Formats: sequence, structure tokens, C-alpha cells
Amino acid sequence: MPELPEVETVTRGLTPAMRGHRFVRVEQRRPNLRFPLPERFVTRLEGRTVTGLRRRAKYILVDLNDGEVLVMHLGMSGRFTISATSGEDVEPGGFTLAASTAATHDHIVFTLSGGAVVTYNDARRFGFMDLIAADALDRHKLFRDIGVEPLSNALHAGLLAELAHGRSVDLKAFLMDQRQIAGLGNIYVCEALWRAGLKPTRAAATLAGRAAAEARAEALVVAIRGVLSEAIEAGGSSLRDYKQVSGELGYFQKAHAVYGREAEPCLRAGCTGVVRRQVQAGRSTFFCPACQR
DNA sequence: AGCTCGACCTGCACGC
DNA sequence: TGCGTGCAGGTCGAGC
Repeated sequence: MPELPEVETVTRGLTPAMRGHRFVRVEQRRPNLRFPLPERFVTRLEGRTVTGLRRRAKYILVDLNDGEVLVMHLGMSGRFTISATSGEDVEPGGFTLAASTAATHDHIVFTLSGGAVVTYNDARRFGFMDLIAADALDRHKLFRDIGVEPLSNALHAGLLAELAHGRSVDLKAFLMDQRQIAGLGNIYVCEALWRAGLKPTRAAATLAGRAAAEARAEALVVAIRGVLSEAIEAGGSSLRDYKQVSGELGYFQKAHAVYGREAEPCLRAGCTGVVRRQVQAGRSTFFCPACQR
């Protein structure tokens, strides 16, 4: 599952293949992903032109020339690959084992007028696509309650404190709640909490109130911004099946300080702690009990 | 209203 | 080799 940095990376990767081009052919190989695909999905897309791509939270938004938006979510295992209608990567009459394995979960194939073939593959099918009128996007169920973009100026310590005020939920659960801050998921929340030196099980409300609380909120904002922007620069994480659209693995995983590092030493200078894994709300949380308070 | 937990679906790594 | 178990980046909705 791609979190914000992976979705951002994928959006950027898809842009040159799609922007300014027309859907020449759309192939829908099954009726549903996580949800049923919209009515007449194929015919509504074919012939329409992509005016631009952007990201909101963990959604990829493909703006179309007729006032609709193709909304795409990658779920846990969704990925896109780009190939060409003509080119050396196409081998007539032959296929590799890897290619045939991947093809079993190739659910949607877009052929663009520029010659790009964009294939959506999603083994677990937690991803989904929808077509929504552009002028209704903000009011749509998927978007109306989505919180602030963490890399925008809208996120600052004051806002975080305001949102967290009076909330008894674990700080980790609070940060993963898309209605507060958009785009954070399990990995980057663990990483940001480690950077900020905050314990995942601390109550969210402890970010609000007196000076010490404000300092925590400030540290957290800095940590969230840092973790996300560095991950985007590195091309997203590479965990299990995450790949950039180019097929290259992202390499931010090298920079994970706690995620996936159970029983390994804490990487904070001077800390002698050992990273611990603990299940919180059914998800693995990785943290250092020594330096995260 | 806020919170927790199970469900959704497939693949893979592990231990026996 | 094969089988069972647990785990995986997300979100939704039922039930307290």
C-alpha cells in the first residue's frame, strides 16, 4: 500500500504517458475492483482527453476534458506499469514467466493516443476507480471529509493541536485517520513518530494544550514533512510489491528507521534501545521504547 | 460522536 | 513437496 509518497511518485510517473493524450482504448477485464467499476466505464473514457493528473490524499486524480475526473486508489497492492504500443519491450509470440504471472492481475489497460499502454495490476483488489464530476469532487463522499495535505502550508503545529484537542485515541491511530491529515499510512506514521520521539500509544490530546504539548506538535509536523518529502525524493518505498511505474523499485526502505526493524538497534544517536513491534488496532507498530516518549 | 474490530482478497514467507 | 499459519502499504461499516 502505497502511502502518500508512493501515490505521488506514481502520479508523476503517469503524467508524461497520459497528460494531453486521448484514451484510444480502455480494456476492463473484470466488473469490479474493491467496488464495482462505474457504469459504462469503458465508453465514458474512450475518446476523452486527459488534461492533467494530480494527487489528493492517496488518490490519483486524472482530469478529463469533459468535466469528469477519473479517480483511482491503489489500495494495498495496486500498481501501474507503462509500456508502449510499439517498441522493443513487446515480444510478439513470447512471454516470460514474470510477465504471465503479473498478467493474471492486470485488471484495467488504458491505451493512450501518445502510444503509451498503462496497465493497472492489483492482486488484492483493495484499489478502486470511479468517475466523478469535477465540480462535485470536493463534495463527494470520498473527499468531503479528507483532512489537510501534510506537505501544504495548511499543516502547522497550531492546526495539529486543534485537531488533536480532546481526542483520546492513540496518537498513531489519530495520524492514520485520513480525516485529520491526508495520506499518512502505517509506515510513515511509524517513521514520523520515531523522528519526533513520540510514543505511538500516547493519547492524541497530548499534542494540545501547554507549551510542552505545542512543542510535540511542532516536532511532529517537522517529522511528518521530512519523512514524506524525503520519501518522495527517493521515489517512494519499496516494500514487497511496490514499484515505480518504470518498474524500478523505490529505495526509501533503506531509510526506514523503525518500520520492519523489530529487534534491531534504534538508530538514534546515543540511544541504546531496541526496536519493538506491537500490534495496535490490528496493524504492526514499530517504535523504540527507549527514546519515544 | 468516538472508538475498536472484523471484513474485504491474494500472495508470500515461514515452520513442520 | 505440501499444508497450515500469520503477515502485508488501506478503508469501510457494524456494533459498542
